[in-house]
Amino acid sequence: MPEGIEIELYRRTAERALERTITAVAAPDAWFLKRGLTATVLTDALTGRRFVAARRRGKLLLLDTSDGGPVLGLRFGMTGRLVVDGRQGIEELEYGSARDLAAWDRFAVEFAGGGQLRLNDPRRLGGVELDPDESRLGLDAFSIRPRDLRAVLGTSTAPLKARLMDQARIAGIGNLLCDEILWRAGLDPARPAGSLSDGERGRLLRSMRAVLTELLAAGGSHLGRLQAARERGGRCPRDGTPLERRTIGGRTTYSCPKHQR
DNA sequence: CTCGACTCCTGTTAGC
DNA sequence: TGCTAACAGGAGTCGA
Repeated sequence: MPEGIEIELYRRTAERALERTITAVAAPDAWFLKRGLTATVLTDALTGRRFVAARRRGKLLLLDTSDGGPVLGLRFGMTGRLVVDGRQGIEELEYGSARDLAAWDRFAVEFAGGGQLRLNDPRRLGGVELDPDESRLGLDAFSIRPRDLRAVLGTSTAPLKARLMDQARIAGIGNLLCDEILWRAGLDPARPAGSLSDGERGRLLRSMRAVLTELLAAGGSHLGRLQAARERGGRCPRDGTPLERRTIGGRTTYSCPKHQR
């Protein structure tokens, strides 16, 4: 599903849409417009303007608009895809659909001279809003520093995994990335977040950076080493131990009971 | 403030 | 073959 890595790939795709005048807006799904936004307001806000910058904070894609216009915030939920001029941001989306039906287009803009940017989301868990409150998101996972991670974990007794997926504290890590990071770091997802030693926290940070860097280069959150074994009956790719399947932080969690402690 | 439980959405897949 | 039910998770809300 789209996590920080996928949204970063979407952001790069969105850069193709910069500095082109918006001539039309389509927002056929009112449910997809968040915080009271309507199709009329959205259309009036974007038509005639240009996107001038494509930013990302966690899983939120931010498109700045010209002439003092609002910031367009795009969320992709579990199955959302960004398509610019027919080119998809990513090749394959775990849990997504192989099909790309026009009926799943929840938001689209047309540009002068042809071409378009559209958000296609079969399961409708994404959303569109204007001037999203960026301060509600924590620091982006791609740029986190040792002292930031210490603050994120704090003295919390919540499960380590739940804390890492709390977007208000650290933004961009979803379920698959979190399992991969903790597997690589050799840390039990159920450990109280505040119980990590300095050494363990260092391992966690190195794992986070390595996983984000490598999977971004590879092109998807689902391309990690753990992923292939992330199913019922799967075995740890490192030591062959049957993986443990639990619900932690409300999400299906796979971990190795032998080397994740 | 913290944290877990619950709810929303619907395409895909496993199973009968 | 055709149907049903379980499953997936990002994000918001609510209550202890």
